Amino acid sequence: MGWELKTDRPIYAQLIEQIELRICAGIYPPGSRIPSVRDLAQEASVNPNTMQRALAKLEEDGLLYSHRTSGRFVTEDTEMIRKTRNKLAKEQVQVFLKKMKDLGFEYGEILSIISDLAEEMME
Amino acid sequence: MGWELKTDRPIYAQLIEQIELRICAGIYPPGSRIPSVRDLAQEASVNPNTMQRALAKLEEDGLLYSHRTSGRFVTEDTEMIRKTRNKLAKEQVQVFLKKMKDLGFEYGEILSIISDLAEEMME
DNA sequence: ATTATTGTATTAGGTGCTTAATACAATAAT
DNA sequence: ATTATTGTATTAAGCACCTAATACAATAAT
Repeated sequence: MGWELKTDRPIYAQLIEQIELRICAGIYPPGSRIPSVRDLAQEASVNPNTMQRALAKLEEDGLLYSHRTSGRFVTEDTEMIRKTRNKLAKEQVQVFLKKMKDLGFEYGEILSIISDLAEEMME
Repeated sequence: MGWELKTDRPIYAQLIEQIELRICAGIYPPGSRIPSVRDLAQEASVNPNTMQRALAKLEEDGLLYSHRTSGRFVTEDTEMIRKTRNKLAKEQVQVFLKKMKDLGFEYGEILSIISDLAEEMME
């Protein structure tokens, strides 16, 4: 999963979401060290300041912590990660259902559209 | 459906989406006149320039057209509206499924979460 | 001890978005 | 004819975001 940054939203916000996602998906496992600010910034082709801003927010939330010179690490609190994952999933579903409802789709229609598109996407 | 504007994305982009949504949902019916730029701006509590920007984009797309002094109207092309609605729905589903997949959810799990939350949301 | 790497902080400049304040042009309403 | 309303355009200011260029502090590595 590469860094997918669009221009229609603040980059730092997108970085927060994508790093959060990597933690929840286990790409950055609990307790593991993540790359340095500068390395991550280069990976994502953004300014180190922008990456630092995103990391500081995740640290504030408790998903990351830093050791002054040895680097930054994912929390060992797997329960917090699990809750975060569930919270994100619930938000996704709610936003999705609201938009579909606003577009005038019924519950049954939504399920059939999903099943149509899910095959090509969920492998 | 009031104007729900968040601060994490450009306002004009959100206005485009919400007006598009109103057209697709039939709140602004085909051929009908929509409120003036100034009135819409006041409704949404935004600057007239910002509203104008959104309307200009929808006009460029063909969903709206304007008569110099009598106002702005929704296209009579119901086929275009139908296609737009389907395009938006497909996009929503794809974005949703991708995010859920990235979070590590299987197809079956997604369906069960939806059915859990759908009751309280869909009517 | 010295060096390199880490997180962190500061300053300056550029860009896009939004608002505010006008103004103009066209035409519907009176 | 005059007035009011419509879409449209212009200019200036403020703000948030992003980048660039540094610099500092702490400590792991040598």
